Amino acid sequence: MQLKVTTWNINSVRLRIDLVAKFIKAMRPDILCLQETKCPDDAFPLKRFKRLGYDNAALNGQKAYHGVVVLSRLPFERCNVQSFCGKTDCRHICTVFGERAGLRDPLTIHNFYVPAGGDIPDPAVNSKFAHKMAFLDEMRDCATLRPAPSERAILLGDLNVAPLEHDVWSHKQMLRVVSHTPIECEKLTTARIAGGWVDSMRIHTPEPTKLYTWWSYRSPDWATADRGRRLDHIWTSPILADRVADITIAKAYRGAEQPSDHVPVTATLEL
DNA sequence: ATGGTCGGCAACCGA
Repeated sequence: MQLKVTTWNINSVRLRIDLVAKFIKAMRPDILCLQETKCPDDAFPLKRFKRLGYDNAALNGQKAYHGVVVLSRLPFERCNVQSFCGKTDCRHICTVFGERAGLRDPLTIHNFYVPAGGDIPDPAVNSKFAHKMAFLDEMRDCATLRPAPSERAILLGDLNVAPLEHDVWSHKQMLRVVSHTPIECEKLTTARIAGGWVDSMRIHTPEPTKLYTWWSYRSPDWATADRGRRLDHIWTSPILADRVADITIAKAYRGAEQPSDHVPVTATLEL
């Protein structure tokens, strides 16, 4: 069977619900993972998603800030939320799909929203950067993020780091900019390797091809300047690595009216 | 080298 899984930092799901609906009708993902929903669970537009075919939802939202959700056409077996850095700031949710979804072998999906880290890349003077470093270290050390080699698992989301040279428009000019400093790139890559995860976007499109999923709101002519970053990622466990038939970065959604600054990334799996 | 823009929610914080 074919399974489409999308990750998208939507930057307010209520403001952009019509844009999400448009994307759903065009791409028809089976599982839609959103970040920065900025929506408490009791205010989440569940009815709208039900009408769009997503009867199943795992919510981890809060008022005004952060928030992650998994919406699915297929029922899941269970979901859980992990807290990082001793905070309850809604940056992770996990769903496990199995027999109810018609899967013989279970499939675990971790949806993450890693802290952005503020402007100054120095943990001594910027507590937001210190939080980001601690969060990445916890991801590295987290036992539940280390699937067995034979286990089917996906870790995706807005990881807020562009780890490779060609994940940014200018490696040299970005070296001191939060999201591409050497310590962040190293910590994200170390966390990925520690869990045995495969960077499926880069398997599909190796360097030196540029890959971006985010373009700043501060650039009025974002498309011409094209100074993007690859902040959103889809990692798979080793056994799923060669089951990714396609990766689509829907860049056109950055050009929508009232866009998110992130665009959807969709992996098509052959299970 | 600097400042540039968003969203939430009602003054700034976070990105």
